Amino acid sequence: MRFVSSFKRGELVAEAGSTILSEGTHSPHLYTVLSGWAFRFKTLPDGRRQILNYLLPGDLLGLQGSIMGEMEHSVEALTTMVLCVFQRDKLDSLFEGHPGLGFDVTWIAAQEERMLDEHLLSLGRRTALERAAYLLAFLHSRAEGLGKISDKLLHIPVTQQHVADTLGLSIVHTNKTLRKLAEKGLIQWLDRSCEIVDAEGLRELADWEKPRERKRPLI
Amino acid sequence: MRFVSSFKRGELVAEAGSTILSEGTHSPHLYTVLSGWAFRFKTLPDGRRQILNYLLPGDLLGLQGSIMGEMEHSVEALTTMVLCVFQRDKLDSLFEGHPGLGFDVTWIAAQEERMLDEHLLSLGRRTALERAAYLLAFLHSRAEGLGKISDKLLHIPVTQQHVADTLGLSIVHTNKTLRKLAEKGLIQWLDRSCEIVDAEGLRELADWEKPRERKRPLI
DNA sequence: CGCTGGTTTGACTCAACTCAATCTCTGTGG
DNA sequence: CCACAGAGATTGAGTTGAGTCAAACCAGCG
Repeated sequence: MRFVSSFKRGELVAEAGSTILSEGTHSPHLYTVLSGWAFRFKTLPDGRRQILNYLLPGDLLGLQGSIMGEMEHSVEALTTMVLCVFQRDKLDSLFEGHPGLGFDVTWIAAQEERMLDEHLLSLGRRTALERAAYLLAFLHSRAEGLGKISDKLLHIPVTQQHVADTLGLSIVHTNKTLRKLAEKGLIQWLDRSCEIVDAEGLRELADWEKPRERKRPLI
Repeated sequence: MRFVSSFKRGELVAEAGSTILSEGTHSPHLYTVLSGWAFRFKTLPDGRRQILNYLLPGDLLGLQGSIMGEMEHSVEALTTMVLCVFQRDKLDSLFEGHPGLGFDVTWIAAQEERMLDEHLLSLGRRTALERAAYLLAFLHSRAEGLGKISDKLLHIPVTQQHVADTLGLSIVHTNKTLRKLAEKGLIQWLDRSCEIVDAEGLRELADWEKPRERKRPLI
């Protein structure tokens, strides 16, 4: 991890299930995920929830709040997490003093945009089964990119409610859809987590290609 | 518009309907929209298309390609457009030499991310009628932010096929949905364009709040 | 031992899709 | 000047994917 002397730094540990940032809030911080899983989401006034994306080690958290003042989404931890804390008001001085890091922040933002584009394609144009396959393949691919997998199977720490809120489906239908994936031998559902059995099979079903590995900047 | 001496510059005029960037392509350019409307989209191998977002004056186009090498989506013009052309390989030197501009690029990227978040919420959790209302209110709000509206009504230059591909619906159902909005007196459908009659009513129906106006950097 | 949160299942309903025609422009060639 | 072709918009009929409701199941835990 690079050292940025002009930043005040600290670490934050968040429990699974805890809310790290809330929509409508002005957080003075910007975070980098050091370990653990989380997700970003928005809710409609009547309570309908949509998960926007997942956060894994290396991801930035709270950039929007830093740039636009107010958070437009919330973030909740799926597992225990360790975060690296930055002062958000120092962001422009980072661009001044460390243009390379400024570029890296933009790189990460562009990366996030690419993921959101794929999620949109999925929500808009894939069937429920394809969507589920895509989501799990996507999460598998992200974890793989972090070297978290090695030879053993990946366990994704989500409930079916999380999957439903990501795919834009009801829990009941999500359950039936995941069951189909399990029957095809692609996944196995465990107690509040999903084991990826055949990532390649999921990708094929969703007609999705794993993105090429890119050098990820470490901030 | 700010002048950036270290960049080679030029202007590009694109016809309505022309493809400006293609998925899978390596474009040597990065653009800024000076005038006109366009949209970004992705397609599944079997042809299903999803529109990701719309581009209006002030938006960046091709940042992903600049940062990640290959375009992951395509861009097509809805009207005649004028674009300002930059050399993409100069991007990191921009961060070096003009940190303020580097920050602005990140600002624009964060803004785009915010819009995609809202689209995701819409696709995942809103009904067809709410989705259509949201989309039109959103486009109205964007045009309004550019001062394009004044006292007269806004005409959005899209076909029902575009709306369908944005909302993730079939054309037939999109047609029936737009008809309902017209019957409520919120819009009027014209020849390949939509006139916004009651933007506030659309926002209410979608339960969506217009984002606060933010100072937009001009690159 | 009885909660509670998460998962499963079945029955019924409804929103959205497909198929198939029709209609209306607009531009074009004879 | 008219006929025809093609793109976009409409409409109706029948089908189906996904939602709702409701009940049951299951494991961990105070």
